[in-house]
Amino acid sequence: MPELPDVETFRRRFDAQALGRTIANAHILDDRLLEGVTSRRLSQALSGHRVASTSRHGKYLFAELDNGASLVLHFGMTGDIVPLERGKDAPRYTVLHIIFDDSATIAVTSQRKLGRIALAKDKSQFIKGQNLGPDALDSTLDAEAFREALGSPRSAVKSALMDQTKISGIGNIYSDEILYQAGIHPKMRVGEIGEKKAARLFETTHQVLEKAIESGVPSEGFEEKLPKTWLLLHREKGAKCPRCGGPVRTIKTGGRTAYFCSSCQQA
DNA sequence: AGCGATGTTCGCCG
DNA sequence: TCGGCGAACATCGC
Repeated sequence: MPELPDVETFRRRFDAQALGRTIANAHILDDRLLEGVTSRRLSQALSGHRVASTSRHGKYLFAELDNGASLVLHFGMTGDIVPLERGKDAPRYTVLHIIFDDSATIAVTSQRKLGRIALAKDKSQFIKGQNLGPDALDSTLDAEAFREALGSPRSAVKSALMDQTKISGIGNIYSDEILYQAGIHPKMRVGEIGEKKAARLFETTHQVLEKAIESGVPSEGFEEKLPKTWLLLHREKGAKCPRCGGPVRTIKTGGRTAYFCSSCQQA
């Protein structure tokens, strides 16, 4: 699940549980996700420090500590943030268990172990180092800057949207949703998007990502909160397009399966 | 039992 | 040089 809206939900969950609290200790249960830091050093860096703030850039979640360093979390395809009461066992697939000095704990889970856990001395330095483009909801981006950021006119718009070095935070699910809502075919070239379409793409990106956040994806019951006209809950073979009733089709692009409606989304 | 999966990265090819 | 593709990574669920 973890694309921008999901990670934003995780951030809020993390925030509610951790903000202002001091970490008593941190258990690393699987060190395969660690990048550039040893289990011992991470545990040491976290323990005794207060969580001063949380933030998000694209699909990355940062928890900044009172010493300026940040715990960096990336969730791969299957990560989650699970708040727990003290004394409760961490759930299955927990890779990092953070215990605060009062009552709360947080489990970071990763079922398929494709995520990453890192420690950044400097958040913006880390973002630069990862070559990440601006966050998809970056308030300083306008429609023109957004299209500019998508880069080469020759690339397929879906691939461009999913390229984290261009715009950060959009993955397979939400690129499909955005293009569906904007009426743009996934393989349309960036260069073929006129000014009007570009404006629509930009606005739709905001609408879709913000609505998904507002619906609390991927928390319990989010499906009922999403608009019925979304493609998201119809990503299966034989599904009907919620807008025209036609068949939802799939194509392969960028190594991923794109779901789309060939009559609502013209090439 | 095999295949595909919400992500990222790398090597290959045109 | 760029973009697209397939594989690899690790693991699980259908």
